[in-house]
Amino acid sequence: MAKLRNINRSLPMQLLLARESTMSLFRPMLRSFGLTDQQWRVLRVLAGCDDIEAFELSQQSMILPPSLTRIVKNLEEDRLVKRTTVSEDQRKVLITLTAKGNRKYKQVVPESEKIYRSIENKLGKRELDDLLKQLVTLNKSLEN
Amino acid sequence: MAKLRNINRSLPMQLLLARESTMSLFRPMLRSFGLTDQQWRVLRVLAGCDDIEAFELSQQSMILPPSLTRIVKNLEEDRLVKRTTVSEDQRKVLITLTAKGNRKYKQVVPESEKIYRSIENKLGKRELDDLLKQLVTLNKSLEN
DNA sequence: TCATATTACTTAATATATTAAATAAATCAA
DNA sequence: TTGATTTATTTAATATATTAAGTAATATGA
Repeated sequence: MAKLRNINRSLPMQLLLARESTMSLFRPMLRSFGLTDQQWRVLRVLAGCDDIEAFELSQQSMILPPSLTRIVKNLEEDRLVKRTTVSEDQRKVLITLTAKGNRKYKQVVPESEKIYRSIENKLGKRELDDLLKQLVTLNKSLEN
Repeated sequence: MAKLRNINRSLPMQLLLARESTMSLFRPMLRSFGLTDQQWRVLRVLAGCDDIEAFELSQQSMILPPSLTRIVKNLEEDRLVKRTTVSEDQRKVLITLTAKGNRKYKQVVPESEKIYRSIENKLGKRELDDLLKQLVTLNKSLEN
């Protein structure tokens, strides 16, 4: 009978475990700022540009459009982001960080970097860099 | 001002992207068998043992207990798994694969391995093995 | 120009994730 | 033994993921 590879040899499972091991270090910090993982992903993309179209934000934050619609709505209710429509193409929506959103972002950054450095210390800087390189290679190999 | 690392240098983001790139190759196949990602994780754990307690299944499938409750309920409605209580400790629940569940499992295995080999081909067997080793190392380094 | 197709986003429906609280059975301590 | 605690699982509430369908604005072609 055909047998399935062990979990230790399964790339999807090891990636899931790695993602979980890693995020579990950031999650308590993000929650202490009242942010979900996904809200933080959105804020960090927005902090890197003046404004951005919904589709582009979806790509960069790796959140599918239907989820993004609600996440942005919630962030808007919290006054962390603002939505405007583009007059040249009224189908499009531009999203920007508010001043409040920018303050929140600036509060989180140093805490996030602190955790990142602790990961570097646990794994070793060279190993971490190497792993990142291999992940980038994998992502390039698999992208359509 | 403190700046956040670029996404290309963010381990959590690269892991998320890698997990997505990888699962997107398996997902259509799993859906064609009427299975969600998580249902398949449960079936594959169950196929590796006679029966298993809910807590242990939760650990091995990397699904939190509240989610597992519903997933097992759905799988039970599809007659792919069976639940029984342990007489010595009536808090515990034992979950087992049904004959139907086992047939489904056996149908999926070769298709899954086929996709896995295509990933090996795209990335290279050596690179894939190396990446897996580094992920296992990361997971050990970060586990509490 | 006008019907058709495409694009950008939203809504809907179902499944899962996360956190907290609830429940019930088992264990422990006085 | 009984009241308090712990353990194993479930329920609840809110947030997100996934897929399909819907809507409105724009582009395209005869």
